[in-house]
Amino acid sequence: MSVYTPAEVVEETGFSIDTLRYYEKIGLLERIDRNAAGQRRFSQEDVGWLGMVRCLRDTGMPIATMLRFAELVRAGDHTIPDRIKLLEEHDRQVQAQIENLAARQRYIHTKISYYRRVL
Amino acid sequence: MSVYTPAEVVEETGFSIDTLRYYEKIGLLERIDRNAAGQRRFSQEDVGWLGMVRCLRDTGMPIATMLRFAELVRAGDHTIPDRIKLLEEHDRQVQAQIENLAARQRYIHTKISYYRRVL
DNA sequence: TCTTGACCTGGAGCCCACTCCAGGTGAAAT
DNA sequence: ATTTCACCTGGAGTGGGCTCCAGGTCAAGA
Repeated sequence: MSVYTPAEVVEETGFSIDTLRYYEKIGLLERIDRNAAGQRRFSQEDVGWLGMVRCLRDTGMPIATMLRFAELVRAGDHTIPDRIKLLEEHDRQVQAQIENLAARQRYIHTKISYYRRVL
Repeated sequence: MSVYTPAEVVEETGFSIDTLRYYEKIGLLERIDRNAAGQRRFSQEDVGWLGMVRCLRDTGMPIATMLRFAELVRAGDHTIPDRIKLLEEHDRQVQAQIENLAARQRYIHTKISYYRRVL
């Protein structure tokens, strides 16, 4: 059972310690275990969940939606169909983002070419 | 010389009128012409520039950077090499965004598959 | 002519997602 | 033993990018 100090989790996940505390405060992270001195000791599971959070956050999912997902996860296995639905919906949004970015990028390329031609 | 009312520009560009006013206030839009009553009348050029702004904004360029680009445009043709540099740098960031999203999307797909398997 | 509606200004307010701070405790290294 | 350092809490503050509001002016259709 590996256990991580806050500093290790910061290193591992790229979230700042303030962000980790914030995520715990709002319930995106379930109450993290404490040692005798009251300092956080993250479990392997916590770190794994933070990997998921990182993925969702970096693909633009709002915290409110991540919170809904977190609640589904906590509610147990019977919510797996709902989790799939939520992730599929998110996947569509990510796909749309990618396509949108690609289209905008073509516009940027056109603009750059234009600038090159008028030089 | 076509001229657009605020409502037409909202329709055309998808920016809200408040956003248009805000962009003018901060200098992302050059002072827009007014009619006798003081109401904005946007030129074809303004609308074209807003198309560029839309593209840059939707690809995540911060307003501060758009402002630098706007200043280059205003400064005249001798800034074209600098504009190319700025757009190329932005293009790299857009490319990185796309690649990052694609990688995260693969993670999401993995997760969905996993959930499907445990069902 | 009247009314409705588009538009104006300056400035305050809002939302999101953190980020920072003060004041304090415990642990670890010298 | 002492110093340094990681960490704690509650709560205030920040930054980006709008968005809304009050109070007012013109304009265009019925």
